[in-house]
Amino acid sequence: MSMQSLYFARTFHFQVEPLQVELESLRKENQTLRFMLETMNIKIDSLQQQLQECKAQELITSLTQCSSSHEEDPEMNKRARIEVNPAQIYVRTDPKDNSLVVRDGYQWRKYGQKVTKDNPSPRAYFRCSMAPGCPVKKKVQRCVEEKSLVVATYEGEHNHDPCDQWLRQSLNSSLSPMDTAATKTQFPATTVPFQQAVVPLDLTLSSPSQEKSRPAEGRSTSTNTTIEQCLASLTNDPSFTAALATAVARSFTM
DNA sequence: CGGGTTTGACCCGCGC
DNA sequence: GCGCGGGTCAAACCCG
Repeated sequence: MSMQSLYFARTFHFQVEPLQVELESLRKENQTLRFMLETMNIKIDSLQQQLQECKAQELITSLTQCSSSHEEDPEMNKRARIEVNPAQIYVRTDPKDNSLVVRDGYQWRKYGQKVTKDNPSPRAYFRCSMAPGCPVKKKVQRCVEEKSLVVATYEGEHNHDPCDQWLRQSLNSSLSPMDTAATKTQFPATTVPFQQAVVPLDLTLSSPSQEKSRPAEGRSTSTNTTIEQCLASLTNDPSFTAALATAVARSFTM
């Protein structure tokens, strides 16, 4: 090896290696920022969905209050009372979507449809088809007052567990209800039962298991204010905005 | 071809 | 007994 080549080798060693190290650290930083960006996108989806569910819940509350205010009038009571029984869930869907599909973690087989007297929207009848001999049935019908609301009434108890994929998705509750239709379960992107509407905001990139171990109580009431506080603190933080902008710009060039 | 959906027919309970 | 309305059946159809 000549003196010249030795010189180049040493130059390479002293100049390129630090650059490689820096490149590696930048790569890692980039990876972290991209992950944060993805997480934030997911959270935004969840928040939008939660907002929709809150509006639907408000509507149901007002309907229930309306029905109880008519209790002194027996005739009115007979016609207008709205039963809110535990086997009923209200689901907000796209009013233009006539599918009458409710995602609840089970697989259903439709066996009938009927137009009822008190509601122009047809009522669909489903039987659970996830396990042979499962006695559970459900009726699904659009709410008369609010076309975007679907009422699902359940009868009986399942003799099996919900499908695995649904369970995984439910446990990983930070994710929005996705339509990765790997199974034939009814999971459109626009609907979610109220039981699942509470989505914790967590920007700490915690794992689902950590999330699961947190106490569930009081989450729904405090979530809204927490969300606002988090959003405000994030948007008011210039360094965060700059980092986010950089991350977005980098993601475009990669 | 198997499984799901559609839809008209049928069954059954209830009120008159 | 009759009519009405909700629930179910099952043949035809559709779709992957």
